[in-house]
Amino acid sequence: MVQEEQERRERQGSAEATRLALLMAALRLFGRNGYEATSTREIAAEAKANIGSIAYHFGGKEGLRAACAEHIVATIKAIAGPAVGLDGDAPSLEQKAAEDVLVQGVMRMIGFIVSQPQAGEFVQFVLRELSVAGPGVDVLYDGVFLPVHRRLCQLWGQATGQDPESERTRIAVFAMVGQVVYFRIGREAVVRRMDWPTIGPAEAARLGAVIAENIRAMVAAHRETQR
Amino acid sequence: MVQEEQERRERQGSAEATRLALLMAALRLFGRNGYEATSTREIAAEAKANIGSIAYHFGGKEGLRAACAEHIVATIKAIAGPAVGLDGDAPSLEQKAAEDVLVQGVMRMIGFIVSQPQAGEFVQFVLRELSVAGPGVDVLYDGVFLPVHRRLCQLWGQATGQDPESERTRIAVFAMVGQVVYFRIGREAVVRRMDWPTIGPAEAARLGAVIAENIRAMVAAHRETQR
DNA sequence: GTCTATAAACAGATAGAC
DNA sequence: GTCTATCTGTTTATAGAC
Repeated sequence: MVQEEQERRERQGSAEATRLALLMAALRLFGRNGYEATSTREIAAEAKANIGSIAYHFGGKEGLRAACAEHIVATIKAIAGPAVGLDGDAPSLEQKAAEDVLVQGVMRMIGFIVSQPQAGEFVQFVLRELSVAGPGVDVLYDGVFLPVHRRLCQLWGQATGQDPESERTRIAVFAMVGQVVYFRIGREAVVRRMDWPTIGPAEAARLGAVIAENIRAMVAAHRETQR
Repeated sequence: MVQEEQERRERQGSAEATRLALLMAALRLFGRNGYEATSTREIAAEAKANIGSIAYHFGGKEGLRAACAEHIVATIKAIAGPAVGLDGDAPSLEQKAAEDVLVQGVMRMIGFIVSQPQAGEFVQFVLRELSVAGPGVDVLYDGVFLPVHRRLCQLWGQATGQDPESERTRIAVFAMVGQVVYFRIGREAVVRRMDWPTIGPAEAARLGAVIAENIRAMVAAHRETQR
């Protein structure tokens, strides 16, 4: 009886482990090479699991794709949510303070998105899913894009003194985000043009410095104009 | 004799036509859905040609991919090259004039990249090829990215009075480009967040206005700082 | 040059032993 | 839950008729 239960727990524990290994392998490979370019056999090999297990745990390749999207959303909710006030209960800030929080947040984004290799693969998964409007775009939009963008708009509004949900603010925030993510999308072009061997934390900091400067300039400009 | 030659020319003419039809179909489908997600059968169907013709004209699917990259480079060289002075023989401009040329150029880029549906597919092909560092990334980098980025750095340098090839300038120009291309990559998120049915010329103009504002602010900031 | 038929490899899904 | 073997469909590439 007791032994049986222990066995069951062990099996469940290692089952969870297999599930997670498959999920991480899929996230990595889907992100790096794309969904269609990745075979279930590759995923199983990368996760050191067998091919059948993906059908067992996720129902199939498509199920794995959906699980990846959900996992990313859950991670964002758990990590970034409370850390940067993604839930809407963030305190109101004075202009200069809001600008600082905005710049600090974007610089953290740069470090995370651009220089962390594994993070980059997750980001690429998201951007790829977005660019083909694949399944999972709904959950990713509602769980990642919308809350992050809303929060940035809030900060932008407090920093510039403008309506945080105005068309102009929403566009400006998209442009700001674009400055950051392009360094991931265009990574290959960046390393060639910058003549860097890779983009590590040191290089990311150099990018962050310029982007911070840009954001402060943009905020200042939007603060002046009355619309 | 004469008849034979005419036949040959006709065959060659229609051969060129099939070749081009295949090329355009591939560019469209690769751009929209990705290389691996696109089958040669789809391409042949879209081009109203048969499957064998792609092997005949391009040697295979990979050859078609390479031909797409080369075609884009040739197009850029032919169109954008002389129009915006991509060849390095552009005149030196006074600060304010350079800023205007820069802003005008970027706004044209916005209209082209974001609102033209067929152009968008080409852009997506390029960005996708770049993001996986696939074959053709060499020819695309040398033929598109490098000349465009160099030219923008030139203009940026003239507008800000800074070294056009300094690290800071190169990064700033990447950031500027990122503002633009993100509206293509993140198109799906943009239309949802902006609550636009699509991004047509009217919406592109609204984006362009904000981006132009941003660029002017960035240029002004970089002009002030001495480094 | 075009088109069809087919080969050879590979995909994802599944059944069933353990 | 894991793992193997296998089924079924699809892929690209190719050979050869026209």
